[in-house]
Amino acid sequence: MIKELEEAYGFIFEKELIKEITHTGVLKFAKAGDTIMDIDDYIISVPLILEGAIKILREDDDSNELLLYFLEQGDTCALTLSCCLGQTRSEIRAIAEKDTSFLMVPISKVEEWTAKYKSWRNYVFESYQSRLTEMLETIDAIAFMNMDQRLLRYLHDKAKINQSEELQVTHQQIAYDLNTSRVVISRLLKKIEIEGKIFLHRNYILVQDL
Amino acid sequence: MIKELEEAYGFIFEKELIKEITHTGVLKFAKAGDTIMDIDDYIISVPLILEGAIKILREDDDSNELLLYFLEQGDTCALTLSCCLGQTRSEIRAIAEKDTSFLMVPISKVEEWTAKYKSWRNYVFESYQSRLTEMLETIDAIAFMNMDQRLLRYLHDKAKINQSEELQVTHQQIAYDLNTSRVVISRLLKKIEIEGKIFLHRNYILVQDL
DNA sequence: CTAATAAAGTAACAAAAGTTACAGAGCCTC
DNA sequence: GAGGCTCTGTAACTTTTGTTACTTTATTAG
Repeated sequence: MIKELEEAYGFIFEKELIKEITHTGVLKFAKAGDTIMDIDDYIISVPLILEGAIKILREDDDSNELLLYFLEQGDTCALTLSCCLGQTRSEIRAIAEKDTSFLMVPISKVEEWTAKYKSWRNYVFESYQSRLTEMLETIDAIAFMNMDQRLLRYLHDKAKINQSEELQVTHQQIAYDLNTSRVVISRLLKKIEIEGKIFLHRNYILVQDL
Repeated sequence: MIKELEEAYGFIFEKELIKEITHTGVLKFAKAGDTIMDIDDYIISVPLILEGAIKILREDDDSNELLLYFLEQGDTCALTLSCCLGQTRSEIRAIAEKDTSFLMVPISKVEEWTAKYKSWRNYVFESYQSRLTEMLETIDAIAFMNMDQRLLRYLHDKAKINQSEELQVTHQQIAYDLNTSRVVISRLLKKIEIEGKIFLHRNYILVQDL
């Protein structure tokens, strides 16, 4: 596990810290499409992604939802934390985008290590930073862009995170992620296909050049 | 300054920390409407609000803008930081909502104190938490709500932050904050007035019950 | 008081997005 | 290959939001 941890986390944590993480962290796996939940004794915890990718969604009371961002190797997500702590009913969902392995670490440790390890401190700060930036980019998208632009951005991000031009996704799933309706997505995808940027198939989309 | 600091920051920082803050921090003032900039030698710094309120806006390249949230007494804003550090051209703007006094503290100290003081560590974590939560609420608004609901939310928040039912604001300013056009806002405000929730006047709006 | 200016009201229209309804295409199972 | 299921295509229509253009009202400067 130490090797995976060092591989996933580009910069080197102090050896002692690595030991603490491997000692405290609980290794978990999720298959593509699985909802990731924060269960058992690690009720309030933070994931450290070792391999794979996770998508983070916002949900409202009427079960509308919106893709916020993806997490990949080396990332952690302060939001799961933020969301667990807050009493607000409003929810965040995490779904494995690919087969994913990750470590769950309890919040208490996150705080403790912040005092003890400079590398951890930097890491946590940078994570917060990244998440905030990604949230801002999501806000830019929904506030300033039309649906056609948002859709292109979505296809682009999805191709990147999956390192593949073949996106295994239905129009309905895209519609969920962008909080719109399937018909709207089909309409816009067709337009993009006519522009020669993608090829549409049943259950998958071939991305040409976006 | 120590008194203001302790007044503004409900929970008590360690005495030593208070000393450090008052020693390092630069006290600043902004009048309502002033743009707050991070100038002189504190190029990358974080504001601690002592009194008043500040609104934080997101701006895109075409000078569209969108209100993200308000900061008030006791708040700090990780975003100014996030924004300064990132090389992205995309901008955050901070404008004094009322006459405001605040302390500017350089980022280096923020990190340093995180290691030294538990109270500061908690404070910074909670701040990040709050900002993330507010960003999520903003996302909820623009992703899941129609403009009429967003407008009601805006009026509500604005009345609350200014502790007044008399909102000194023009339709055009609201339109800027919500990234829409003046005509749209006028139209919806009129509708809300007819419903008896507000009274419209030149340059101000009287909030009745929202 | 008058002219100039900024703010607000309103109509008419355009564009974007959401909705409903249905047809057809691909795929699986029996 | 018949029936059933999911996914996609598309038309027709509604709603929401954005745009343009012009009028009216309030406020200020001269």
